[in-house]
Amino acid sequence: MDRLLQSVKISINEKIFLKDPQSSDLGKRIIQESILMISEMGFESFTFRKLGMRIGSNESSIYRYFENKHKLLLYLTSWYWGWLEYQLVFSTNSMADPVEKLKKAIEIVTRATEEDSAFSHINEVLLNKIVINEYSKSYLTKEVDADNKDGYFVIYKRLVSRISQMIQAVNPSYRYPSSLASTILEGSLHQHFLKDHFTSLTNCHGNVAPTDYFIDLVFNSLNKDLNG
Amino acid sequence: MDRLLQSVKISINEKIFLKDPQSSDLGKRIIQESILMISEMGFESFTFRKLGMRIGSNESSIYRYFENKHKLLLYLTSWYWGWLEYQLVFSTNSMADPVEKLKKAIEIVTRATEEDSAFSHINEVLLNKIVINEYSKSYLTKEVDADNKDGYFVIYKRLVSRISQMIQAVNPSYRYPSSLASTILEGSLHQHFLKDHFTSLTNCHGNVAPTDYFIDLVFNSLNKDLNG
DNA sequence: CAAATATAATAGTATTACTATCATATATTA
DNA sequence: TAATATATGATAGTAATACTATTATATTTG
Repeated sequence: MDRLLQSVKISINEKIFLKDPQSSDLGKRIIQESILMISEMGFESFTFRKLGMRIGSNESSIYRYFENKHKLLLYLTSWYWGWLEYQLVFSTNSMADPVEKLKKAIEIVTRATEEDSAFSHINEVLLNKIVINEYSKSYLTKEVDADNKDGYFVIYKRLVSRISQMIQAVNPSYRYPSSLASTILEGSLHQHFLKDHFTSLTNCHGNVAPTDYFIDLVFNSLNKDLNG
Repeated sequence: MDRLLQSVKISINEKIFLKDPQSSDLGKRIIQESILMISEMGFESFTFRKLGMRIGSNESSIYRYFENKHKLLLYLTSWYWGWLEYQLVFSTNSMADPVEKLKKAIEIVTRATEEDSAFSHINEVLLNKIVINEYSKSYLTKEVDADNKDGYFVIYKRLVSRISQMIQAVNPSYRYPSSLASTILEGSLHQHFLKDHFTSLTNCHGNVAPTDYFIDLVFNSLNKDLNG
């Protein structure tokens, strides 16, 4: 990614953590290693005790940063969506043509993730894997409404809203801009998952990317022929 | 639903259970009450111990039917998809026009669930709520590939495949029939969830149903104008 | 009626998800 | 430089979870 990003910090709702993990060395190790561990063993098997052993620190010290592992997941996924949002805004900001702009936006949010050297303690490729496999668990809980009220999903909602607005800019009379925007984000995670585990349920594979599918889907819905 | 269904039994992969819950009174109570409890308290808080207390039975007896609660969830969701599949096949079987047929199929799989008197111990409305809130947890695990190999998702896959075929019948040159079919099923659950918890992320609400959105989405993708 | 089967009761285990307390190391400031 | 604040570590403890094992008691079936 661009060098300009080097000075950027993804800012996350302070209620998610007890102590900002970006503020200390231990905090950064918690983030760095939790990404590795959750992508390795899955969120269910991951515990603060295991994380402590791995980073040579104590369970109780980790609890001083996050109330529980659910909050840590909210932190990681918020960071991911914030990072995507930054790329989206950065890349589409100067674009004038709404069709090209939306196309670019879809490309950014549906493509396979590449490493970003701007954040050395975060492995974005593995974090993307975590988002694909675990994101829905962060909101499919009995506490969604309370968590939503506490603002734990603001970044994600803002991202959907931005895409929704881009959709409206292309076709103001389209009736489902928010539903289509949420379908792109959530559906993209799902297609990436299917191509890894249920190949018969998707047409995405080596040569066909989820991006191709969603660009086709969106512009057909908006009745815009892309090349003509 | 139709009286014909009265004699129908949804058949589920025998590897999912240790003893068929449809074969005994206790088994049926396990199914009946687990649906009530999981929809009330969520899958995370639900335990066999609590279920035992509620049905006046013993934890250990429930373990003779299901290895663990994950298997029970697989059972419940498989039953749900089998029930939906039955309705799909039953309702579209005699239809000749591929467009009308696909439209009917989308209606069936995306509509809000209504009670079905044919299965007295199963509350389909609450089961649908469980599928919306918990289904993804049944496959977003480290064991997906093994579970898939064991055939725990066959009914769901068959349902996606049926819809995919209907899509191909409408437009044989459409390039993403499987992705679109999986988007309809998974996306429908998601839109129903959003309308209950994240209203700003969807255009579905009282007057606009997910069905309306998906019919528009699908037929635009297939370049078929519905009325003309 | 005997034998098989289903269910219930009880107990026990390792692990999880914490909370609490106290000790020690390091950094800040008076 | 000493006093103090802050961060981290070590240890212990608790209630609940997710089981397994064993034994007892009903109930069904041959």
